[in-house]
Amino acid sequence: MDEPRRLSQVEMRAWQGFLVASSLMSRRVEQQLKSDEGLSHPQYEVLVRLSATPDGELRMTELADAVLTSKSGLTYQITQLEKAGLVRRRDCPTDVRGTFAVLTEEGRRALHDAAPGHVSLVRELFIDALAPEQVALLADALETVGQRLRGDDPSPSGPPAR
Amino acid sequence: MDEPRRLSQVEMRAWQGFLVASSLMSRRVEQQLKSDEGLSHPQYEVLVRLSATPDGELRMTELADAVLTSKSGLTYQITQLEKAGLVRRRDCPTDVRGTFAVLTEEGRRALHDAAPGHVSLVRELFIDALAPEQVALLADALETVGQRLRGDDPSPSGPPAR
DNA sequence: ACATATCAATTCGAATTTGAACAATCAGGG
DNA sequence: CCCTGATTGTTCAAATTCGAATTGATATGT
Repeated sequence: MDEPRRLSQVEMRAWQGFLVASSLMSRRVEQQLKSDEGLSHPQYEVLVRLSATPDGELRMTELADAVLTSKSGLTYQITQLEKAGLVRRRDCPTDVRGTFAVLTEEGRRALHDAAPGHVSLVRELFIDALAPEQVALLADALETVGQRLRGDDPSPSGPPAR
Repeated sequence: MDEPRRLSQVEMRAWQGFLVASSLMSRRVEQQLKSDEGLSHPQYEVLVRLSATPDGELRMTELADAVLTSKSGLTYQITQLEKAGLVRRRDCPTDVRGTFAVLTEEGRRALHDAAPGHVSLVRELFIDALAPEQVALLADALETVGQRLRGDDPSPSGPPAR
């Protein structure tokens, strides 16, 4: 029916910029965390999420959702983190199927050690590259995009067509 | 020496938003291209880059740089695309070491077929989620970040410290 | 011409990711 | 109580990624 409109020049710049920034940023963060504390970015994210809860624990599925990975992907990462002693598994008392991932003391320390370098890098490459107003605008824009991507969106594609 | 400043609330929102948008967007695009035309996103990017040249060909290293992947990663993808008949390799006449990746007619058609759906998706999830001014601001901000990430940057981290 | 450093592309192994299939369990309605 | 359908986490195979090492070839300086 409708031929999709090509992207305008600005639109193209925005999209390309997004792809480039995503790609390069991701690699930089990955390298830094790895050489700094031996963590992958996904693993770092897991530790962050766990440490943000009162008990330092979260159900596998919740955690998978939080860090935007597949369930099988999380299973793998938790296994890795368990080997490293940064996280342990705990059976859920009320649901035999369930499993908690629990942050260990060592995990807390690893996160504590890794965080400063990580934050510095994010600052250096991302935040400090921009003027404060730009940061604010980015925050708004990217959150809006995120909402649409998540589906919690007031108007996924305009008012219902018919 | 210097304790890195924690991220402020906006800074956090911007960074988190960036991570979330990157992650979700990437998966959506991947799925769409795959189910639509059987291409991965990296493969699509390769085709785009090749089609943008006059002769539809590019040296392996140049192409790797253009699509922001490692040389070995590109070798792999070109092999895949060659199997699919969308690209072929051509030895460089002036440098025995060199190889060109050349877009085939079939490759051109595949790109032509895949492009509309891809553009629609990008529009739907990214561009159309935002007001035109937001798109323009995003373009500027992300390009700035990209420059810093690439290293072509007027002030990587302030004036030389000593 | 020659030694040395750089470069192009590939190969290799290790790590990681995803979706599908699976096994076990839970929840709700009749 | 029991049946059906959803949920939980894991396992598995396939695909992909990266970096280090490799093989040749090219460029540079003397």
